[in-house]
Amino acid sequence: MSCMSGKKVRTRFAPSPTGFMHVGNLRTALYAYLLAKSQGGDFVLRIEDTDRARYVEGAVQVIYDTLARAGLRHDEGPDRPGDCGPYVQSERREIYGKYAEELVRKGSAYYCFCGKQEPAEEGDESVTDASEVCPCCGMDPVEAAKRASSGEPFVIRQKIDRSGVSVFTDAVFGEITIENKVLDDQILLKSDGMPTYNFANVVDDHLMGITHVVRGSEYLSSTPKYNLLYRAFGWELPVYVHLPLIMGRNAEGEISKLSKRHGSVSFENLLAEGYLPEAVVNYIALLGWSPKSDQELFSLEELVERFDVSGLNKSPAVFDYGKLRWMNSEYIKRLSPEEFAAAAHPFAALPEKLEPVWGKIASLLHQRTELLSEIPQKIAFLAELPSYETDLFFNKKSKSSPETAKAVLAELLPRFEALEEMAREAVGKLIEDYAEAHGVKLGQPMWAVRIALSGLPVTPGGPGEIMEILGREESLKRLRAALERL
RNA sequence: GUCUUCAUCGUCUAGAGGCCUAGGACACCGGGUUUUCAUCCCGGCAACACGGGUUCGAAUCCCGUUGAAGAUGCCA
Repeated sequence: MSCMSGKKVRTRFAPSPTGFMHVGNLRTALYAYLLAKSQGGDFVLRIEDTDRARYVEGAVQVIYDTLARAGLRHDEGPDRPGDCGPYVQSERREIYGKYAEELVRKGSAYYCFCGKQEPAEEGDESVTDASEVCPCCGMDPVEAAKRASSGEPFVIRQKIDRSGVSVFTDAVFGEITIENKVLDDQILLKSDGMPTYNFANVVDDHLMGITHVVRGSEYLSSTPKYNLLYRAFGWELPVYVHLPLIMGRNAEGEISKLSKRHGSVSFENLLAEGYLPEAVVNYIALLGWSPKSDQELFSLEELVERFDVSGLNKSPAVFDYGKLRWMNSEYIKRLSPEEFAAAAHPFAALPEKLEPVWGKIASLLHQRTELLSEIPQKIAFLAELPSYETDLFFNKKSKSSPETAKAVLAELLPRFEALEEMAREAVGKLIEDYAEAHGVKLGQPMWAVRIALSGLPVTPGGPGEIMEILGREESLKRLRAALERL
């Protein structure tokens, strides 16, 4: 029997340690967490490492780190002992063997000695026909057991009755009907004694008292086979919550599935690109689930409060970096100045001479940063003036051109030189005076000075702020150089 | 190929027969504020895949077509 009893909701997240966390998997974890927590239930972490060929060193730590950074605290797991351990499948080997044999005794599984099937050729469309039953299925159980115990390699397959139909209800997709004739005698126990996902999942979910199975919709069509297993054991079925897939866009702009095998969109990847973990969590929460209101920004606590299975969508969702980016900027803007400076600093790649003015730079950056990784390119001009074409002095809106810029710089340079300190206010005043005296838009002198100082059309902060950071000497040097070129 | 599923603006979505001349958000375009660019604010563009039903009435229900995705592994 299950080690947990009672009606408490229990969900689990069961990733395999591959070394990175695909956002699709993280979203599955999120929903499992939200479902449990919204019901006051438990969220369990289980490591599915039954494929020894795919074992990656340190991968379990990646999973812990990801869940911690995403704020998804599990109640039980390898690192948080509970009553249903061990929580690592490779440590549960004997358990699966025992249950597989029980199934053989009950006539719902059998030993198979056919050996490994060679993988089909690339492009070969012929697929194994489920109606073709393995010849070992009819073997005398006594003889089969004898051969198995004599050391002959074997696997244990599920014995499926191909007659009739299987019907089950999914919390998202509703009633699903599948003809049993398309079901195959899937392998439950591999020749190395490890269980397959298909078997380990059922056994563990039952043993760990999982009430709601939350997973991707790719498992929809194999769910009848799991149900047959539950029934063979006489176990109660869990509530199924299948999630729509997350799709991606390739370089050609075509939409295809965001494959978890290609792993291009991993959580750690996104963080390295300068997305905040809270923003990523918020974004993926809305990829396939709707709060049914116009609110889009949610803290994890709010999500727990608002989460409901009825908001889950059936159709696949395309992962959109543009929207993530916007959401990230919203989260960045909500950071305190201190938090922003701290979060942005590792990304800034600041040259030593600018280190003392980082606070000033950060305050300019704060409200105009969407991605932390873009900071270096935004502030590179402070360390070194980039080369630029004088065409940059053209600007339609402020009616600027190289000629107007020349006039501006020629007149303002001596006045800037007269300043003892390049304070924002003082610089601004001189520029304003120029605009007023010449009856031009303020943008005109602003534009000219900005370009001369930075070589860029868009900068964090205006001329006054830039000169303050650059200092008197460097500012004047750049302005003189620009004037000379004009 | 077979099986299963899905189908509203470019994208994420609201919509559970009349409240829909289909709402919100991102992106895009335009305007305004701002000591300039950006931020911010305001406005605009833009969708019910198609064809049949059912109904007084369909984005919403049914059937078909088309399209898309998943499964069909000693991977999970």
